[in-house]
Amino acid sequence: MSCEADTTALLRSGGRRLTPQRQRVAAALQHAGGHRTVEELHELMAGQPDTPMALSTVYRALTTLKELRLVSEVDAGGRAAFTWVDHSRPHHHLVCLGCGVERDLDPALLRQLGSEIRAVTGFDAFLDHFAIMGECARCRQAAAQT
Amino acid sequence: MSCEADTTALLRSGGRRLTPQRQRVAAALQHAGGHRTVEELHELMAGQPDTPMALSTVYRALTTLKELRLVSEVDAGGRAAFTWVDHSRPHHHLVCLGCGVERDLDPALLRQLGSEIRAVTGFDAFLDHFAIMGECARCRQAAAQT
DNA sequence: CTGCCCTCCGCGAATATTCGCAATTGTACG
DNA sequence: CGTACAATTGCGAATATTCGCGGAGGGCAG
Repeated sequence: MSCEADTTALLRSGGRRLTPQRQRVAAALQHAGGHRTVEELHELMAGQPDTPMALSTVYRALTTLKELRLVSEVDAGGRAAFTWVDHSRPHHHLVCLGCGVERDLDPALLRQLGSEIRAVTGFDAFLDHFAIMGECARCRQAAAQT
Repeated sequence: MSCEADTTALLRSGGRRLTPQRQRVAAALQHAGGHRTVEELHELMAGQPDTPMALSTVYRALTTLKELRLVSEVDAGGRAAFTWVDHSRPHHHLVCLGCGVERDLDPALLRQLGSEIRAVTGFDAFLDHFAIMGECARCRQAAAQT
């Protein structure tokens, strides 16, 4: 897969090293899919025949991967959760602060925003995977009746 | 100030109570200005003649205020920092992941995004105070040369 | 005004996350 | 292929943050 080559190249960039631990964390997250907590990933790898990994190493690997924008971090009720970012399929979430429901948002809207920001400020906004807080129509109506 | 009246009304909404602790946390954050860590706020109030406040209470008050969108939370290198949100002057930040520089963004761009999201999905996006991660022009050039 | 209910607070314990340090081990280079 | 250097890991300790519980106190019905 090309993604592996990309990952390798990215991990090597900026004086970083391609270590088995980072590869394993990356692989585990890709394989598991969805949102995974640090604990889940750690246990997942504890089941592997390789040398067990320290929990702090998982944290550090995820931090590194996040800096490279290979994973994104979201808040899952008190503990951190991570997702593998598929750059070939950017998507965004609208999260309702009222009921917690999540729905996807048309990527086109944010793509346009990204272009505008770039045009106005020269800033390259990272909008591959983005969560916007808000309130859904249902909760808004419920709140209005209060 | 009207902000106090607003705060009071907001805090009373949804069956919530206006407690001295919440008022003190809100006041401390408004007075201190800028980004403050929980620890800072706690010490700030420890210097007051009133009854000392438990640290966990500061956390909980800030959580409540955040739910009411009176404060916003940002990540200040491992520990959480909070800012008082001035709804009369919405503003947004572009944060460069490379050099850490922050610059403001024209609110009009996001206001438009908010309208579009609302039109398309019925979702009411909260975009009063928003941070977008990215890379500034300078860092992008530097990275390209690597 | 009085009583009841439900939200909050303080406290201490449980979790989650980060840090410091010495030992390892990728990588670049000769 | 062997060496040198700096990034990384493991481990345990230090921090940061959340939770659960019992007791108070605010606010509304009667």
